[in-house]
Amino acid sequence: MYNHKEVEKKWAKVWDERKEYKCDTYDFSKPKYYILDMFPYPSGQGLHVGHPEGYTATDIVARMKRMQGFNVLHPIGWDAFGLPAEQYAMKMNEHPEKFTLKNIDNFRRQIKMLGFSYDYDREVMTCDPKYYKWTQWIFKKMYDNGLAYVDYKPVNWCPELGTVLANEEVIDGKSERGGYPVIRKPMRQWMLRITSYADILDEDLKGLDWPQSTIELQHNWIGKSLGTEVVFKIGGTDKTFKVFTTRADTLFGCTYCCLAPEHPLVKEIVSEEQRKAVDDYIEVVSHKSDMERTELNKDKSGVFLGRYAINPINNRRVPIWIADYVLASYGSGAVMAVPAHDERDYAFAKKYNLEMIQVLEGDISKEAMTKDAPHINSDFINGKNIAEGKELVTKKLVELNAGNFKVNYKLRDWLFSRQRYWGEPIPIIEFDGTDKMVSLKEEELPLVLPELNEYKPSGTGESPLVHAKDWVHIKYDGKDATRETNTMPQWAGSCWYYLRYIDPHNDKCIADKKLLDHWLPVDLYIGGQEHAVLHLLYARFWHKFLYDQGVVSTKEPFKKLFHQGMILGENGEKMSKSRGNVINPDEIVEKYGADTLRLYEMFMGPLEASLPWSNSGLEGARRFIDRVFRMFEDDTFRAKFVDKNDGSLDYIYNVTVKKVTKDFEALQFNTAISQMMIFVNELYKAKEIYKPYIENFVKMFDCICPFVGEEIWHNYLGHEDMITFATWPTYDESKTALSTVKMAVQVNGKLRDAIEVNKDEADDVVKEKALASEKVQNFISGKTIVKVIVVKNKIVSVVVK
RNA sequence: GCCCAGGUGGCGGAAUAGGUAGACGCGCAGGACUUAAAAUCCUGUGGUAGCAAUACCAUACCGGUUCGAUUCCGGUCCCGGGCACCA
Repeated sequence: MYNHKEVEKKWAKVWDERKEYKCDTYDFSKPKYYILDMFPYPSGQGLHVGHPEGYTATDIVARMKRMQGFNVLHPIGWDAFGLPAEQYAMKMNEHPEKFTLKNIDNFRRQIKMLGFSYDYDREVMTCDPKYYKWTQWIFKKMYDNGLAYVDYKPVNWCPELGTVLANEEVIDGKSERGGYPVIRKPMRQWMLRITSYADILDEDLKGLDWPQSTIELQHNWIGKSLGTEVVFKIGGTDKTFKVFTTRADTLFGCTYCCLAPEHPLVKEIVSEEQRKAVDDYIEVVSHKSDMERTELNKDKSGVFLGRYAINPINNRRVPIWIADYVLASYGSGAVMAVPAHDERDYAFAKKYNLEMIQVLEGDISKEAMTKDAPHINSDFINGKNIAEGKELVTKKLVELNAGNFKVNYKLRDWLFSRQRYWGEPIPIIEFDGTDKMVSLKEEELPLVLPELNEYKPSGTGESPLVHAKDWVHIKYDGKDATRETNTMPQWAGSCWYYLRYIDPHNDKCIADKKLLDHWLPVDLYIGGQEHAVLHLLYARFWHKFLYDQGVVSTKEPFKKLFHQGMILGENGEKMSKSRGNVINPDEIVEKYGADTLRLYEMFMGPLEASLPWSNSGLEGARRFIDRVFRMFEDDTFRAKFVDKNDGSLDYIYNVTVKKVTKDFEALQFNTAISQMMIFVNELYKAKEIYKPYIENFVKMFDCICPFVGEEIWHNYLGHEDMITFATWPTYDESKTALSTVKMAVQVNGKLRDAIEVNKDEADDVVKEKALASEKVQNFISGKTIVKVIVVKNKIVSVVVK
């Protein structure tokens, strides 16, 4: 009987003491393989059963690659800055670091307990000054290159969390973390100019071996659109404004223009009669939170500015309105409205009884068109196709000096500052009484977080760091100066941690250039899909910046990406404390062993699928481990091992090696395990087992169940060396097929019989044999054979009339 | 509303350059071993009808292409994820 407690404890200790999985990154003699997990946020709850799913997958590949002769870099670390630690610190008035380090110890214990083959000498921790020195260094570089700037735009302010959130962190007007309401509020914030990388971030998605859905998500998030920027003159003034449109072909149908209420021209051009109405309207709109704006989605509103614009294509006078459905932050904050060809303009025009002109067939429902916009403008191209129309109009606009092709993005600059304590300080100093700012010099980094007596937010929206007066107010270059008190968001540290793993103790630079050149890009990156746009977009952005700076020499950080699915509770719902369906990995390991958990999670189904937990499935996994172990433990079974190959297992062995190798590579562990089970079933039936076959089986099995694997390797197969660098089995292709094949025989598409013939048998022979079958005869006698189709080694299809 | 990914036994899932649907596991049933039970080993297990041989039906639903469709095409329904006034 396999004693998991004893065996797992024993090998965990040996691996730890030997530093069994240490990677020499300077060894360039072997091909490299860099396999990365998304590092965990060390929460107070410890590991949940979802973590080991992705970690086991990478561990299997890492173990296989080592046996295949690769130099494998497989690290782990801790995403250690973050809100929960700060909230805990506030409540207990304890330093968040203390809490964080305690959690990390627990996570490390659990990860080691699960037998993951990480190089523990490469652990990084984002809250370590030795680490965040370089996070600050990258920020400084960005600032020095004009990519970081201060802005006072309205931001997503979450009163509950006492901080500002990035657009990506706001979901349905609520904070991503905690679900608290978020309102718009203008505040001084640090921004990163991710938009200047929008195009390349979009473009380079094409070459990535990533899940299609994630590429799609990022592509939509960046939201590139090609269109025309059209200049409208404002009647009675010498002013103009620009609108962005992807439908220049409908310009003849423009019957009014709309500016965003926040548009800077609004106050300048509003007519005296309309001034009061416009001011009142702006007042109302400015108090709306994002959530309210979203909820009021359908109900558009607006006010006439009392001014007219000139449509450059036909000099038509069209009224200018302001409306809440026009976003200040997209394009130029102004639109040309074509109610006949745009749903939103249509709804607005109907509400305020504005004119509609149809210039093309279609777009708005026919019923609405005939009722509300009956006339088709013959000025232009009735029914011309859109592409052609666009080109014609744009060309004409260029001639009139009133328009040009332009690209727009939905992507906004990244709101990078947080009013929190537990994050990287932003290494910027402002000279008092001026608005002059400087970044700290490289040798002044890291800028270490000061100790505080209290971690509560200041209430004014400023970071708790303002309480550290001595730290904030300093002399710099002999002048009175103030430190930036905002800190960086949690994403900062995770934007580049995969670089630090390559050379984690280097205090001269992020990592030795030689090593970066050799080890990048990451060959395989596995983690949850919830990071599809946030972390994965930000990390790509930083990587591209570092590429431009000559720090890294690949354009993309992660060559192949994969998302593991979620493990649901037994009831099929998401695991949560409130639902009472949480499975605790510590308990599973205690009762069934780490290998059982690993095997079960890999066998549940495809890695990317979200699947419900099943305790009986888990027991089945343990049963298989016992079944494997019994082959070695049982003396009568072990007596079947022989040194001479009688060939009886050649076929199943070679098929198994082939399938397992292929499936591991493709991350299809469920089918690889299934094949191993088939192999074991065959071994149970076998009279003799060629010893190298079972030895090679143990190597494959070891990747999934390393404790059992190592135990068998030493105690029953008598090896002195560890299994880690054993040689991965190869297979003989010629032995992966049998000499005879079973072929199905169909009559009129229905299966009637199966015949056994020699592999690659001549079609004539096969045909004859098929027709001779009694069962087939029952269905064809007395009928005319129209044709017989023979598909080699697969099927014979007889067509009769 | 738009974009993406899916819908296969009692359950998790296999199988798609179109070729014997249901591998493997779970569950269930039976047998061996045992005084007995557990564990283990072996066998069976999509549905309907039949003692059986066997026949018919079956991959969400409807239709198409084909000798042959879970796989390809068109339409419908349902579940999951993402976006949501982006002009």
